[in-house]
Amino acid sequence: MGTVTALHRAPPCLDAGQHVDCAHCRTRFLSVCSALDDDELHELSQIIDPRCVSARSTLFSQGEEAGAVFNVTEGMARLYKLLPDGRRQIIGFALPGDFLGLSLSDQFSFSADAVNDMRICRIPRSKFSVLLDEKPHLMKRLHEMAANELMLAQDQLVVLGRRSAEERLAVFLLGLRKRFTAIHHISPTIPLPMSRQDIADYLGLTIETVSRTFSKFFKERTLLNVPDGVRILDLPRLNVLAQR
Amino acid sequence: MGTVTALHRAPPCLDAGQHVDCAHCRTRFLSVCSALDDDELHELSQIIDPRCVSARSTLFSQGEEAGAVFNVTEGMARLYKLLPDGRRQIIGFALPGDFLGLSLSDQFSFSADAVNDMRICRIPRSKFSVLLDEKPHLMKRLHEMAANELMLAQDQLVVLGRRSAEERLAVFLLGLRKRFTAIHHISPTIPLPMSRQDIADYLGLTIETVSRTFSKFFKERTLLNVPDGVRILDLPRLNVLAQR
DNA sequence: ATCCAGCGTTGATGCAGGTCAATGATTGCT
DNA sequence: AGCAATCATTGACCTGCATCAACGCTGGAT
Repeated sequence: MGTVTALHRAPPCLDAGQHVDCAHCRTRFLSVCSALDDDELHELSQIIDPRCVSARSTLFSQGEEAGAVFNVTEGMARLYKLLPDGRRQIIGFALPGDFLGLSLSDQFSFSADAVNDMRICRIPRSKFSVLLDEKPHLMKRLHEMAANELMLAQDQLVVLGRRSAEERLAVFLLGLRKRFTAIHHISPTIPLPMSRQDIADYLGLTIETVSRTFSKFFKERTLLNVPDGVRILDLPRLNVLAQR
Repeated sequence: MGTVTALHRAPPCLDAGQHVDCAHCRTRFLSVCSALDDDELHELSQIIDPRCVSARSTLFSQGEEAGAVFNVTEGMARLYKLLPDGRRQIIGFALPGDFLGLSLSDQFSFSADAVNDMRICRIPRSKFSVLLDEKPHLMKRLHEMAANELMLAQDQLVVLGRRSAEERLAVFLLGLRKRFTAIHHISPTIPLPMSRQDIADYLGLTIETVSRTFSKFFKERTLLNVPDGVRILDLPRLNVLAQR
């Protein structure tokens, strides 16, 4: 029931990952981060930590000193909270272009690790704060992003509080599709790099219920099982299930 | 199961409420809003709509044009989202000092109405935006508040996704207690102005389960049933249930 | 004083999703 | 190729909470 076997104790923050050439990371950051305009991107890219990071494991843990802000440039991260008894709730997945740790509190309020091979830009908090104080428009942008995240979290409250397993999975798949098509071109196939356990912990279900619900969708030809993801066969059906 | 009988169609925003003398409202705003410092409060109080509002019903509805920002000065508001079939999820309760509609998007992403007799300050969005652009420190404060709300919402995701009915109620009561003691002095009695249905819709449960769980707490002497609220008899017990 | 509508409580029963367990499928290791 | 480890699927069974229903309490209307 949402327990996590290993990983509770994590190696110290970013030193867990391999540091790689930053030029690539900076370029990716510029091309991937659609939330900001060119000027804002340029300002930010000036203060990116040259030790960009290619990580396979833990990015940071809940309660840890928040020494930096991150931007995902490749791959996917899962953001989650753990209860003392091991129950896990995934509060979101971060895709290329997404910022992590924007809350400006001095400790991370959740943990983050890599779902697959990923790269992230690291922006030292000290420099970030200074830049924010100098550039009010960046502050405003930051607030817009936080407000957007808040809206997503509140939508997810409805999902976890009031929706059935079938509905939860439909909402999840359509939400993921929307985010992927914002990055890549439109496609009927949704990549699912995360495990069934991750999906279960995101949707407040068990791995068995997620698996059974997928099977149901496959059987009734709503979805098609393809390697590393699913293909949508009956979009209207998903939309009905997820309707708001 | 989280259905709401009436209230789906609401009278136009604030005109539903009775407009009252603003001097009182402004005074209350100044004394009640602990999130801001004196300078910030003064700046804001200059642009408060003189038509402050005493409301018993709907403040605003999801999807409505967001023409104003609000600050609760008295009473309590419930903030909620509805699914098309009537299922309701309450995403929060607003207490004196709390702002509503800070997201700066042009439409409200949730609905709000009064739990009991309440008063709110109304700050026109146009003036608010201008003030924000002039005063970066206010913008920063705003972002801090949004980030705090985001943290609360993410905590609530864990509650809805991974906790039992008993645990949910314990977390709810302790959270409410914490917020009340931040306003009033400390007290073992927690006022509960909202209905059992409201609590159920906040915790993703049914009214019957909430009632049964209260009864269990009363029977085992964890809580004492008092008029308009509950008294905590066994705080350690609640803390164990709510432990994070 | 009576009515009654709304709210809360409690009991009986049902079921969606959790738990437990067995079996494939996939991948990396030697 | 053979093996172990991890992940996904499926079946059998169980349970926590939902559903359905009855009833008591309270406060406002007449």
